[in-house]
Amino acid sequence: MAETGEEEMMSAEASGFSDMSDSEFLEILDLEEANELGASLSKPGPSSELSRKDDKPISLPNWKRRLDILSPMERFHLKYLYVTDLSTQNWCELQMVYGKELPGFLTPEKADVLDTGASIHLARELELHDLVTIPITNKEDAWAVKFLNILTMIPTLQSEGCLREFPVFGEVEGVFLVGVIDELQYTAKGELELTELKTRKRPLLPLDAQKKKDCFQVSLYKCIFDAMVQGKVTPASLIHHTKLCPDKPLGPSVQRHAQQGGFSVKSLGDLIELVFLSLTLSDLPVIDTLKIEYIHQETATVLGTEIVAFDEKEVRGKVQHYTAYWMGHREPQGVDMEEAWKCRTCSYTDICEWKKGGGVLSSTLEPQAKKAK
DNA sequence: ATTGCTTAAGGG
Repeated sequence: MAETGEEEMMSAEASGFSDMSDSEFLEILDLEEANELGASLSKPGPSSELSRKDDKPISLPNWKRRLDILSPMERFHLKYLYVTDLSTQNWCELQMVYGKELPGFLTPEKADVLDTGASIHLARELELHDLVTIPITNKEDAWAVKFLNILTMIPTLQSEGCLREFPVFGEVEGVFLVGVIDELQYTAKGELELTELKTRKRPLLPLDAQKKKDCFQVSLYKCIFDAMVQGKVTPASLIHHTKLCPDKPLGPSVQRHAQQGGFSVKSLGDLIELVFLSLTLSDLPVIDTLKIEYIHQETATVLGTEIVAFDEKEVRGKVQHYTAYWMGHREPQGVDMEEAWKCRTCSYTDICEWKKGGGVLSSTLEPQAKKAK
């Protein structure tokens, strides 16, 4: 009965992040080439890719802002991060960076495992509600759909006690984070419990490194969700970080769905205020229990369950460390030597400057070496 | 364009 909309049909011009790349470091150019050769899923940009290499450096004034003095947030044109950006960063920071530079650079095998995982998650979501496709054309519409989902989900959680794919967003230690909580439900004791489902290709228990990353991920969800229901995620903060235009008229399909849901909103700003009120006045508790369930993809056998001991200080400390990279206060790091086994399954192991340098970014040590490609 | 731009998570 509880119908939930889901956005689709993203902007058709989302393809081009093409400029800028000309003045990347040499190793980035190498990566781009590798991407062309490899079986990349991402379709190329509209026209000028790397070929448009200008020969007139002096005629490009904004190139004075060299990429290496831009923070990663600026370099990747990011206004906010995904929760999973930070949890991937917890696994290997450099892998996360390569992932941002070369999106969609995965082996077919790995992509397969991810697809299977995504399908299992989708199937579980569909157990609880239908999905409706709403055509959208801009980010205001995309966020409006997210907000409409929240507005219908909160009463559903309070009446039915269970919910899947709940969107969360908010500032944590200075960065704005966006994510989706797998599952929320009230326990018999009336406490709110978050469950994160992790599916696994092989029927083995996760390693400690895996658990650590997943615990961090769900801890982030709790930080953000709690802040939302405590009124700490204000409309002003949301608008400031996302740069949404609260007065931009909503698209016709979004307006239609808002009406169908019984929400009379004239603008995105109205919708944001409504979400804020709903979050803070619905008697939602903070999350009491954090749980991770590992199941085998093929057989759905439960491989293990983790109850996470939430340590707010520890989580915030980690976030501060990770954001130091994003703000450009420090260079990215690869894994410690004792975790070098992670490189074995990494898509970027062949090009990784950390691995080549044996624990330091070789680009910072030997800037000349790469010329001899 | 003297610019702006994002579905999050998916698993190891």
